[in-house]
Amino acid sequence: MSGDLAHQPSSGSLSARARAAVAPQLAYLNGLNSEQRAAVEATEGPVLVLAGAGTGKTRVLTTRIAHLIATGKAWPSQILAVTFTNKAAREMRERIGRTIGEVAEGMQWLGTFHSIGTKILRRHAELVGLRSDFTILGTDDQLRLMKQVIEAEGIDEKRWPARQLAGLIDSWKNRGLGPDQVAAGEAGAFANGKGGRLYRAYQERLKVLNAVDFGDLLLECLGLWREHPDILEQYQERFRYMLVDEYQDTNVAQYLWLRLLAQKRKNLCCVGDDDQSIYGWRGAEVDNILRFEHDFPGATVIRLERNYRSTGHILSAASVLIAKNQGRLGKTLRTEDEPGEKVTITGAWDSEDEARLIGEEIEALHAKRHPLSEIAILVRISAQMREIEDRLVQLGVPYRVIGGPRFYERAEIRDALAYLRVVNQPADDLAFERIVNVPKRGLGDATIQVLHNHARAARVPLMDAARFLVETDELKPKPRATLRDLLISFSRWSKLSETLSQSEVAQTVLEESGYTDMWQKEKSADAAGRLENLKELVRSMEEFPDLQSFLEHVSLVMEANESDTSERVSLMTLHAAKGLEFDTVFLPGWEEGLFPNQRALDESGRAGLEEERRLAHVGLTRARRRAKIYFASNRRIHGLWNSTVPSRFIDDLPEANVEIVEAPANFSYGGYGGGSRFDRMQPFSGSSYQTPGWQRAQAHRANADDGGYSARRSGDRRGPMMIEGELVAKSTGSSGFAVGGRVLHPKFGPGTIEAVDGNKLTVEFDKAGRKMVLDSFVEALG
DNA sequence: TCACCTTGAATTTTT
DNA sequence: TTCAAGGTGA
Repeated sequence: MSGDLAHQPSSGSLSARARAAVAPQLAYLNGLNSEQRAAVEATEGPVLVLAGAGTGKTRVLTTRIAHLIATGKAWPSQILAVTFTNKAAREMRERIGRTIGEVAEGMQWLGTFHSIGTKILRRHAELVGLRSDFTILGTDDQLRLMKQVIEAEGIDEKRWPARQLAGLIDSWKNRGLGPDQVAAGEAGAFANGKGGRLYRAYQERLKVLNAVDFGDLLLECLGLWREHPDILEQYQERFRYMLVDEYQDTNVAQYLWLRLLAQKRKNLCCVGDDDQSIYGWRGAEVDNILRFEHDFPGATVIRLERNYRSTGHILSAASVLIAKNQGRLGKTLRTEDEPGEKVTITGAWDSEDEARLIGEEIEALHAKRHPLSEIAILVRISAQMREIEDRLVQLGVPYRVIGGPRFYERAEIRDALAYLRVVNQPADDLAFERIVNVPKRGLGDATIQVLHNHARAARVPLMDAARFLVETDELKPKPRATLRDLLISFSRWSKLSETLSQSEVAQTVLEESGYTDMWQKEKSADAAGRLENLKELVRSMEEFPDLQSFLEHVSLVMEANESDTSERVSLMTLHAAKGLEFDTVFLPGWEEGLFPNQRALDESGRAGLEEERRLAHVGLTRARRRAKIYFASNRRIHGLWNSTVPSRFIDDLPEANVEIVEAPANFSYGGYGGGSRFDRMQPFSGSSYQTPGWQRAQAHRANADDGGYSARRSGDRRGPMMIEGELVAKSTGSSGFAVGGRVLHPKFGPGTIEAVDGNKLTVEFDKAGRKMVLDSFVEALG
């Protein structure tokens, strides 16, 4: 605990000074307010910390851990600290390290529910019918397996899709239910009563494959502990203190998992905020937090209500809004900060208009030196992003989309991993099947079917079936030869992995299998990005001692490198925004049907509405100084224009804290770049901005009439930066651009040419900095 | 086996 | 509208 001493709050209060004098070794407590401090010091027995948005939740959690260690109540290895995401776990580890020094290294039990579950399960795998090197299946493997199970039962997969079964099984596992515990009526709802049987068959297949899915990582622990109380006891003994982050997001399985572990010592501290529970739809039980005192009698409940993030108006608005919810424990956030700016509400004619207004507002803020990285646009559904992105592109405002598909969910990564899995573990049927014909090598459905039949009959893995079949003449000569080659390759690669490093093996496998070639030949816009991802994958492998541990890591915690701290506006869904904060937050789409979302209302009634309202609360509380709500009167839903009504959440806001903003007249002004030019091309754009239909007609016309500019514009809007690379190799010959010339780029705005290399220009953009772009994407400025 | 067409569906998403 | 998945014909 050296580093933080220098950091001590300069608080000169008497109590602080007295405290420091009495217990100088507890210096880390000094920066805490009284509730936070109480939460840190209440080490014994069950504790629920209700931590509102921006009240220093993470600080309490990390300080509490530091406190447990510093006071000698527990060794780092005796503390169990669980989070939901790897990111949260990583941040917590870093912060503990900063508070008390390297001791955080000893915290082997700080991680996500799933990573800790994996760790426990690997130790006792044989007791639940697995080997300790079991594979963790991703969503796509899961679906493939379920499809097989469904077909094996002779059920029409089109009538009863694997997706749906996956959803059901997932929800059962979320509730801690194994195949024998699902209520017959519920299980019977799928495939005319066969749901339960399919679930059981799926679990059996998993065991045969020595694999688990995400849900099993917890469920199998529960089973293990139930069957082997002695093992449960070992863990109960070990974990003297337990801490849980984001408790409102736990599902039933996680709750049971925690309860079993905490039964003995009862030193369980859960930190959460019922008002930020927004994952009910994927199994989170707000009830877990609402019932805490009931489930853990004698629990201490501590409320953190002092908010250190937002200004007064924003905080009151959010508080009044969330107070409309019935099912909550109740907290009142308060701040000592100034009232600041009121929350603004702006009505737009339609969603395009809304995007335009937001864009203008961002430009205005930017002109006043508001950093773009401190601006976020939070939407309810991803479909809203499209129009906003278009607008930002036109204005040349750099932005980044947060969320979206994870690195290891990408097809090329899963393919590459499948190759490595087979090298590592030839019996991995799901992986084998995934890549047997990727790239296309003529081993189609017919061949796979033969392999499957034989494998099933002989009860051997596909790889063994293949070995056998290439020696017979059951297969046609061509596939037979191809398959033999593939088998030879795999044995060669397996041998290589004994001598070469795992990244060298990966490199070799990807090249020799023709996988990289496949993407190199592919001409689609994202091929280059995929190759880049593959390179990244190989690069990241170097950090691991061997292939095995790399594969282990990747299935659970691999994520994309998000080290991009550049000056960009952030665009994301409200869900993705939880835990983040920005100076200025734009909240578009506050309309009935969209937000609250109709589907949530239809499916979950009042509970759904309340979760939507919590989402609104999360959105508002992301803002430090400015929250700007928008609604449009017309929005296109599935391609059809609908007129819409402002969200009821707008009416939930207190008048004293909001300001209704008159939308400026509907014509485009000022600005530079694509936006204004484009608008100027629309005749009568002021007065005729009346009907969506008219607008669509205009958009079509603009596209048709102005072959050059807007066609290029729409081509540009997909795939953010790929224009910079070599992938658009079509040379346009001599470019006619010269160093020093001024150009206009639809995304980056105006700039000055610094260098010309064939059709590639290096341009110093006025706002976006230096970029290399293709000449076909810019226009010369007079 | 691939290119093209029809069809249907279309919140939120971590591990 | 836009996407993906499945089906069809060459």
